[in-house]
Amino acid sequence: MSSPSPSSSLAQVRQARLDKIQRLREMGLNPYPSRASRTHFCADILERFEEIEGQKVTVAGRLMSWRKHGALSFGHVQDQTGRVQLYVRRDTLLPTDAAENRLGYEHLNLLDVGDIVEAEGEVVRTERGEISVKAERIRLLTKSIRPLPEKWHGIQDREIILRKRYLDVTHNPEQLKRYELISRMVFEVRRFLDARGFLEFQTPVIQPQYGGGTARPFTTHVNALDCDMYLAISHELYLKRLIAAGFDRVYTVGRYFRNEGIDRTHHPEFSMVETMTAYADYTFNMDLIEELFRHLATHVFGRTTFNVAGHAIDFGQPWRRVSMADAVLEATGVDFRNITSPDEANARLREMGLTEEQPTVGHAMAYAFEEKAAPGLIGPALVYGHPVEISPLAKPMAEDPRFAERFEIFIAGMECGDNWSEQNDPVTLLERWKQARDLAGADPEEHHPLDYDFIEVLEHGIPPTTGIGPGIERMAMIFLELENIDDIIFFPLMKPVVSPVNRAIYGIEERPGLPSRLPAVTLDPESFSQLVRDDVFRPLAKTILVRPHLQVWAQGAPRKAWHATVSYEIGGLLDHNRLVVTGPTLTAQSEEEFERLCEAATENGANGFAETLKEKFRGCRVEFAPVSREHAPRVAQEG
RNA sequence: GGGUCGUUAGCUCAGUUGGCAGAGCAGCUGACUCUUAAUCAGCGGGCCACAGGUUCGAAUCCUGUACGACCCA
Repeated sequence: MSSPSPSSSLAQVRQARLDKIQRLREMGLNPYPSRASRTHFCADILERFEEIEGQKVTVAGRLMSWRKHGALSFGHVQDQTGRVQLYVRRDTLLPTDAAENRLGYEHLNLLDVGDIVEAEGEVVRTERGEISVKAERIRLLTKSIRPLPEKWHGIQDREIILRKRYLDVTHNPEQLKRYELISRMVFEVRRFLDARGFLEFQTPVIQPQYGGGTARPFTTHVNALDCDMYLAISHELYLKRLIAAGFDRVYTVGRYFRNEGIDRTHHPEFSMVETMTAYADYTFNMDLIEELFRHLATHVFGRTTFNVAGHAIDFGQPWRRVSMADAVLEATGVDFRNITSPDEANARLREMGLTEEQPTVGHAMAYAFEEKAAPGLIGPALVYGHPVEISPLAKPMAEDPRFAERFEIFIAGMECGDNWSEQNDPVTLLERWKQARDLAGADPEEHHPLDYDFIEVLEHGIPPTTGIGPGIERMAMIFLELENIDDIIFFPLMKPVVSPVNRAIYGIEERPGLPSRLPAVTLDPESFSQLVRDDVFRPLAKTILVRPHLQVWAQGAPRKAWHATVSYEIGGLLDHNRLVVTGPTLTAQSEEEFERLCEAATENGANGFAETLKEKFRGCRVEFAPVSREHAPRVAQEG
């Protein structure tokens, strides 16, 4: 066998390591065994050194460094708890043994930094004073064939950190610790609620209506039911159904999906713990949320004061509780409780320098609060008693029905949660819902569709109920003192990419990409064929992909007519634009006829110019993608 | 949505006025019995993000595109 060529592009480094695997196999060793026999974690050995010095232990983990020094070698093994040094001597390491998958000293060059290894030996302190495992046996557990990032600087490129978090975390144990804390935080949320008699439930992520909040949903299609559905924007309405069923304290640690912007504090997919408590009002939740934060601070993070956006926030003290009217009075000197007309309220706003006209006294007070009082609430503070005009889903207060049984959490001037006594009067709720829909039109950020099934639940009756929904990531950002949600979410959402290096290594063929938001160049089939014959197009890839597309704009009822337009998207000829070739418009009187026409049009139409493509570009494959179909949005189902 | 910036070897980064593409780590070969960013000697490794343009000549200047970061709303 020829020695590996001395070179080091990634592909060549990888090949050198694959060659080592080959040599291991020839020696009868398994580069990917399944059995490991760790007895101690690294941190145990370091922390309990006095106790276990001289004992024989087995550690296992990733080999993070390797320093060969003639008949003596040193390295570090890293596991979930930390790193411990391996101290290896030629004269005391047992020789290679295939049955034990063991490597002797002369074969240690088959190991690489990054491999997963196991070492058995005595716990000692080296002459230089480092606590180490003096290895008698070294076993390879997993051969790594990709090099780790630079050992001193690690990964600096933010994009690679986010895309390959596992590499960043491998290099930075403090990052590993951070994600461990987030995991422990969720565990403690469960323990906290469990201790208070709450039961955890799984609620559906795929929902037929996107109720329980106002946000743009992700849409999906359930094939088995042939039905469009939505990913949960909230789990609230299902928790209330559980209350209707007779459970009095329920919660879910749920996944929430909102098809909206991504920024420092927002991510399309996130988690919340959402509770629902029967036979309690919003004051119960004011206590609950305060205790929850205090519990997490002390039990997970071991302290009560945290630096949030430059402010020292102490969760150990009782939180300030202030009515919104009092908060505004304090900040502006105006008591909106004494104001009776919108005109007067707007006059007061103008005196404060707030010029946006407000429709009601309640709106005016909320506006003044948001602009003048909220930024000063360093807190943590609980602001209660919102105007009913802006609280359609909350119950009005019995003692003053102008204000709702509702509170918001403020930490360092930021709103961190919204909670209320749930409106359980089905008639009132249905009215409010319809009003909101009429006001907002079709914007899902302003209202959500009517969920008659849920109204029916309320008609059967649910007890007085109240819930909280603190966000997992938001809480983690506060407790970990981080301002970027990407530092909390281990796998942030990013556009998929394939690096040129991986393309080469794995032999991934460059597929004609069809990103839909590129501007389109549209041609009729005759012009297109002519341009192909005139050598206007040059293929950019080995495959030219033809993707037939059906835009269905009428389907059956109410007029018993079927209409669709056919088009063909051609991938692999244009780089910065989509290339679209138009097709026929189909009209049919029955579903069977329509399906027949669709089939014929997508095949025959494509073949018309496909023949030209095949003739002209003989070196390329002309492939057909499955037909995609788009239905025009259904109009006015209701009313 | 707006602005600013980035993209050079697997990783971290240089690259002057537009003139042969550079280093460290990692890799390969060898030496070395207490190293820990080991050291020493030697050897390799590049679609300078992509596509155009200007130019005798472009990593460098111009335009566009992609991906990303930061700031603002």
